[in-house]
Amino acid sequence: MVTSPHPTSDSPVALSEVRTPEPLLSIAAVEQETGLGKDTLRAWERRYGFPRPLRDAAGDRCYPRSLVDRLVLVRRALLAGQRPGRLLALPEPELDALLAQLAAPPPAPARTRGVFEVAGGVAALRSGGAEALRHWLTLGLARTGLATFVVDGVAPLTEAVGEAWLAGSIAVYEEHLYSEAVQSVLRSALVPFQTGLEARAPRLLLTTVPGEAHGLGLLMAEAMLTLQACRCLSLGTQTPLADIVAAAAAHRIDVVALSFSQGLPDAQSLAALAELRARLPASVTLWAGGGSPALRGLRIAGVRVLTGLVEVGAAVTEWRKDAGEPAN
Amino acid sequence: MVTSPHPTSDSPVALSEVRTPEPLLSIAAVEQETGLGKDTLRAWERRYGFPRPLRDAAGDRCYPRSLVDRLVLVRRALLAGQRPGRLLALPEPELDALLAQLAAPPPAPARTRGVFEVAGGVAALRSGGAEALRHWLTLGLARTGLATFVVDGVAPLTEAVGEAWLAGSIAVYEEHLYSEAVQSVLRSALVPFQTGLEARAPRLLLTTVPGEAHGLGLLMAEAMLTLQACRCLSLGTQTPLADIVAAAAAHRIDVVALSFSQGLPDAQSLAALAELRARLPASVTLWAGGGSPALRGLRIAGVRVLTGLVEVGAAVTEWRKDAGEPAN
DNA sequence: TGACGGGCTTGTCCAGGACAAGCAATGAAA
DNA sequence: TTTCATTGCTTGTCCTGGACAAGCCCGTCA
Repeated sequence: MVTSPHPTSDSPVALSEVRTPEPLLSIAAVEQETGLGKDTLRAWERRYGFPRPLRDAAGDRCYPRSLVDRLVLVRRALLAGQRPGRLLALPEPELDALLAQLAAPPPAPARTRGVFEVAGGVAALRSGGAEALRHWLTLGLARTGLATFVVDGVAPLTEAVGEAWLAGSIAVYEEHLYSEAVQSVLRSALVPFQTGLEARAPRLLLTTVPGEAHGLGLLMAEAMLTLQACRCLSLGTQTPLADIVAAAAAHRIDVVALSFSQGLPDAQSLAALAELRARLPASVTLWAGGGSPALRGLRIAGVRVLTGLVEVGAAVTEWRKDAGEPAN
Repeated sequence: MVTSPHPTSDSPVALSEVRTPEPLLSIAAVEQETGLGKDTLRAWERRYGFPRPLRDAAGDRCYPRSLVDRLVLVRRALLAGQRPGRLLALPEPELDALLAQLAAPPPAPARTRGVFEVAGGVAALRSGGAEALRHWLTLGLARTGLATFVVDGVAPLTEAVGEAWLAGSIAVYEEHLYSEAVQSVLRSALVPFQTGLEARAPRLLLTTVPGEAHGLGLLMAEAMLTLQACRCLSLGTQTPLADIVAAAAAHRIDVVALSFSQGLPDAQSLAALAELRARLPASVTLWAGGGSPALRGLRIAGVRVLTGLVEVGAAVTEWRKDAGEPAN
């Protein structure tokens, strides 16, 4: 708490220097902002000499903002397939050059799905912001109906937005904006259906496991399921496994549906899925969907993998058929 | 990958033993499910001998499910004001007795705010689940209008739900359910206002800092602001600071509004607030609201603390007055 | 061409130590 | 007796340096 020597008040120091003494972040803050674990950050520093943060009086690491910004780019490069050894061993100037190149937005490939021009959605997001995007979404919904809107509009657009972020042509905040807009439109569209379901409609519980923060897939699934006259109980993202089990019991759930995005480490997805399967009674069906590579070709007894949103319809039909006979 | 000796297929082993070999969680999984950091878990084990997990072949900690469940209760006891030294030094039987007592739901205190009987909302959540709660909310909204609904209905109910969770009378999944129901109702209520705003309406950006996962406060604020004819850009929760700054610049934001819940450590809230203030141009106003104790009596130049949702109206009025004269 | 195996890469875990901020309990002053 | 300051303990988080297993790369062999 020792104050550093105070500049005399009459010295002509630039205001910006006085007011922003280059904010320094602790390693915990860097972990939160970059998504890179503390252990990983320390291991990189030990092995590659990058990142090399400052140290405070207590010897703790202090990351300048500029370094954190570069780390964000490094993380994106890794997610895009680069390997740490190649990237981080580079001398800093070359690394910076590579990252700068990465930050330059290459044009996104055009893509069309049915009547939807996905590029139009991305363009609306980038130029007009939230309102233009909401308008684009609302129009699409009105034009094609909910099911087609979700399958051919929202789903590919979500994928395109994710790719655009990876490619650097979209800022993180624009992805947040996108998520909010989709939630606004989809949730409103679902309200009319959320009442007056018949008593023997299948009861589904939708959520994601701890660590999986992406919830749009869940919302899309909820839309498809609601159209199939299912009773959906959505818990949002990151429900602890114990609570998924508790909720399934308390609400006499028939099917627990989980969403796994690409970001989640495969081992984590599989462990969670296996444990849930073990802890849920056999009478509860388990569905897993989403873009996670861990699901591709997965065969766990009692877990059904949904390879796409369109498969939801078939799955519900099958479940109804199966449940028709052995139901007590 | 060495397989353990396989039991002969004819041995009469109980099915439950074969199918559920007591799932074991890694320390990382425990961190995610309990919210207790890896370092904290190891320090407790070293100092108090609790929790004492198993070890796998590699010497890594393996937490049985039962232990994780107890850790969740411990965490709740800590949040309720208990001190680790007292709690964890106890021999296990006593600890379990104390935790069991904690898990017993004491009756929640009744509370009324205006025409709202908050207890009714909690009761709807506990007995009827999502549908009953949604019904309760929809009725309230229709009866009193959006502003009163938010201030006297949703806000105190959210607080009550949080307290009920702390007291153990509500499960985590019920809190998730509550959050979903409120989002559904509030987001739908906002849709009609999200278009056709005049050009000189103040532009606000709403979000939370990394680490702050609670978004209901944000949604309530958005409702109040929308009623004040403000143009709200909500980014959802946990936007990296760099992206808040970028979004503010890109959308010519007038006011950045942040929500801080009770859970967030004070130091983290203050650091984030200070850094944001330093990085945003002076022309952008910064508002901070929410239940965090860190905000009580806080005085940072250029940061306005909103002590409650009702203060939003006054803040907007003042901002309009201030902006009227020096605006260019 | 395609399958296999050795070796390197890399994220995550471990132990044990250190420290600073916060809380509690003591003692001094009003 | 009450109030305030000081001291000492508590406790979360950070440190270093080492270890290891899963996964990827690449060369070899069929």
